[in-house]
Amino acid sequence: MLASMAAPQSARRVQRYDTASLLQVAVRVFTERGYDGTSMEDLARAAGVTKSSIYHHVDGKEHLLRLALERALNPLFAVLEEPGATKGTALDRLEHVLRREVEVLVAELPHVTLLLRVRGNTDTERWALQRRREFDALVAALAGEAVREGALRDDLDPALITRLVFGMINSVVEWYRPDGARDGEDRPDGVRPPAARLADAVLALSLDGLRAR
Amino acid sequence: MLASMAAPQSARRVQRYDTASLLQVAVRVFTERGYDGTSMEDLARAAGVTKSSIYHHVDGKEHLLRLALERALNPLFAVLEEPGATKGTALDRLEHVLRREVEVLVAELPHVTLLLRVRGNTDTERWALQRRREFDALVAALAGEAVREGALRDDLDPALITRLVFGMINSVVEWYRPDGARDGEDRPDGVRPPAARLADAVLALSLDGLRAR
DNA sequence: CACGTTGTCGACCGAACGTTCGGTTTACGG
DNA sequence: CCGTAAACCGAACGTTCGGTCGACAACGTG
Repeated sequence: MLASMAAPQSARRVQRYDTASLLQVAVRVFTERGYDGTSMEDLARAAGVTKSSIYHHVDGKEHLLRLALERALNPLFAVLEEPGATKGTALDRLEHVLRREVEVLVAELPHVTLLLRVRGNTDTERWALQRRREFDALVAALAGEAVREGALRDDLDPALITRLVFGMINSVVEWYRPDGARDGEDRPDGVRPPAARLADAVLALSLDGLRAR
Repeated sequence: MLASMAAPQSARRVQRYDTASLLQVAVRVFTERGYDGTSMEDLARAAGVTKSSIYHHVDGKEHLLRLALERALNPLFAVLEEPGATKGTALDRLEHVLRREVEVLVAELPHVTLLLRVRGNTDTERWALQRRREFDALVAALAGEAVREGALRDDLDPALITRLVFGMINSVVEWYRPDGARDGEDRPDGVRPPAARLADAVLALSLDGLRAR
């Protein structure tokens, strides 16, 4: 063992924080207890520091929420700009968007979870709700296009099926828990990562239903 | 007009409350702002009375939550006891349960909304979460039966499709708003009530998917 | 080894929280 | 018109809330 790897001479602090690592703790506690149900004292206890230390890194509780929601919204909107979402038939683009949204949801699970539970009690929450409405409208337009193309059944309202399908996708945050292996890591050929397999199931169920054929 | 139907002689109080009518107001505010985000002052303001008046009717904030959650859980479980849920093929029973759950969700929309947002910060919330888990397990078992019957596709895990389909159903609370007409009221023959029509769409999408045929 | 930076702490603040209490108003049967 | 019970109120309780402040320890750099 090298001298530089010796144990810290002071045992008083087990971990030092910066804004990012503190946000990680905050998001975990927010998702467990809900944003309104979490006090700064709760956050401090979970992080192993005092309340005042938290204010050294962030402006306050609502600032932490904003940082978390941005981490969810930015990648969700980014999906709509991908080549697969802008070129091809409406059905292909819709499939791409749905599949990628599942993958983003899994990759940013805690942040998306928080986003989906926002109620609108603060400015930050109302801002997030507004962005969600914009997002939903864009996808609903895409579904409408696919119906007019004749690729989707026309006996159901496009707005309705968009809501139901996204309701199904979003409900994943209620139960999905990642296993130990990271998606990027080496994996035998032909074995798809868990997020992709989940997206397969969502697409299969959405497009073809669960009835046996 | 009978004398007993005369307008109240005093205009100072616009409404008198009992436990039930107070619960109605509380559930509305709880769903708007979230349980943790609602203060007793908020409830008092919404009801047009003072905080202390509320304690004349209920034991406290958590008591109101318990009353609301019971109003959701009892009819949800009652569906599982109905004849359509206990007799016939597993597919028929599953269809019946899904359809009726949609109808109950619409009929008790505010209470079910509250149930689905419970986080587990109090004893009452943990009790509700426990009952929800029991409910999910019962339906998942039914889905497994339907798969073994050969009625549902067997390339997807029954537990997974139960979660996804119920995620879709439960998401209805996020956007569905009842129109003016009540479901029980007179309606021309052949016109199904809104809740039944919504259930039709949910069943169609779940079983046959949204792809055009 | 002095220095500024970074992270932490305990003590504290005013406001808001859920709840309690003693007393007042209202509706109504006798 | 009186008596009573239900409904209500204003004021206050003790606690917890989100947030502030000044001091201090650890550390990399000159």
